[in-house]
Amino acid sequence: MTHRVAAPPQLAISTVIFALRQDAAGNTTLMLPLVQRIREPHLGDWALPGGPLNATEDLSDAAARNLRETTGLEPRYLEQLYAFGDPARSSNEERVVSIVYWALVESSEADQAIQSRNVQWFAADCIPNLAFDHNLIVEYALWRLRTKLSYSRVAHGFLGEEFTLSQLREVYEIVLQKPLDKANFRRTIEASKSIVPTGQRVSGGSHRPPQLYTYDKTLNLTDQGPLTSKSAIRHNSETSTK
Amino acid sequence: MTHRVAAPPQLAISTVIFALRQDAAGNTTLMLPLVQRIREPHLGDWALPGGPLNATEDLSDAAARNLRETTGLEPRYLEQLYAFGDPARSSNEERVVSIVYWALVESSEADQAIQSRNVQWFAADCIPNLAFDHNLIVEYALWRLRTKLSYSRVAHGFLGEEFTLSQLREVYEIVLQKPLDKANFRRTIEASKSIVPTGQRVSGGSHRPPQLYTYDKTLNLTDQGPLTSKSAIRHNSETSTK
DNA sequence: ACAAAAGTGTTACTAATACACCCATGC
DNA sequence: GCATGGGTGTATTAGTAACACTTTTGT
Repeated sequence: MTHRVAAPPQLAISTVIFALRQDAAGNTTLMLPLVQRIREPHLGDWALPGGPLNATEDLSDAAARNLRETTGLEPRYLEQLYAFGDPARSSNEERVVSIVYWALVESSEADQAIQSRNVQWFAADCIPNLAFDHNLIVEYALWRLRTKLSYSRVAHGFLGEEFTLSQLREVYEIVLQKPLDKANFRRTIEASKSIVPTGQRVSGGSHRPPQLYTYDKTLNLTDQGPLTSKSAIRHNSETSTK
Repeated sequence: MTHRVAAPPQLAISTVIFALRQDAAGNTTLMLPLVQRIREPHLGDWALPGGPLNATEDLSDAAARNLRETTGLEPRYLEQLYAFGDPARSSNEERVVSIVYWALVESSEADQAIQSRNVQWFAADCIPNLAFDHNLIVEYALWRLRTKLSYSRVAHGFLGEEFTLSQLREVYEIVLQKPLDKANFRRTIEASKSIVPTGQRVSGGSHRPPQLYTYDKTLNLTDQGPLTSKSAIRHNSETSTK
């Protein structure tokens, strides 16, 4: 009625990137990088990193490229979040449908992420007013991360190859924002059989040296999309019947 | 290297529609409607109902339109499934990114769905070779339906406003393809507090007349996307603290 | 009375939780 | 020794699952 949109909807890829980093007070916090918009609409506002999809590029590759271009890092976990296509989500005439991914990057590397005036990291629970519907997107990504952490094995996306159970538990505690019983945590994780002890220990702390663990790579992650989920299910049913 | 794709990726919406219907043998089965392709590529092959996104139309509206156009029905449950964008998924030159939804329609209505030579219903566990990557999509939709049934309240998407516990259990048994203990099923569903007895009973069967139930509409469905999920979480936390 | 499905009760097993306690190391 | 975090044991509780049993209808 008011005005018609003639052009076909445009397609863009955006990525919500999570990492555990030191905030201003020195506490390790769940943070994500945002970029400042350099043109209208929403000029000057913070927004999710993103851009158009290259002609021969897969959707997940475009998301990984977003990640690389804004942080200089490689994703340790990457999953499609949702496609946002409300006609009213962009305020101007041209309609944009965004396919959004969410990613985890290794905490130790995240500290060395490239810095620039256009890119800034924000604590996940302290996000400013963003461009478009990006606040909604970040909230949903946060919900998905927290939900998935409790039933899946995504946590190691924040960690390196080898880690102690305390480090793993710390990831859970920071993301879920609540303390966890260390005894029960150990048993729950061990019962899931997703980790394997390397046999090595970490000395140097003024306490009993902890064991190092790796994730069992023969088990796939659950529900990382339609392509991997099937093989994960097959693998599980095979092992359980045997 | 071999050939370049210059045009921007096109956007399409497809929908996996589930209903419980009588199959050829007279058994109630999980089925879905497919349409026969009337042009290249994959001319003559069966494919998911779908088409382009109208300029001013929301993504879910386009999916509901797919559903209406192929079955003449309204969705009782509709949720985004995934965005498929592999550059190689379409065999010809022009690239199509499909945002796929999945839907449930009421079983009683599904029997009266419009019939045509181009639309045919197939049992979910007996799907022919489909066009493009549609077999993968159907498999993923099936996985999502079965997974979601076990922790969510989607089952009533197959049923009318009022139903008996046996009818509800039958839905679970058909979709999950395994028998369920009626006593435990009753207790599990009652414990979830998602259903409310209407006080009415169904007479006529040569057995004790069962109670009729409705779904509690004050509780939202979980994770029907980023828009509803937030309100569902808020509602739950409010009721639990009180 | 009998069949058939509704609905209840009981028991065993398994997973989640809380918390007390012991272990190994650096200082 | 003692502080610190690593790691174990145990009792309680809540949820799952298996299955025997009683209830109410139509024929």
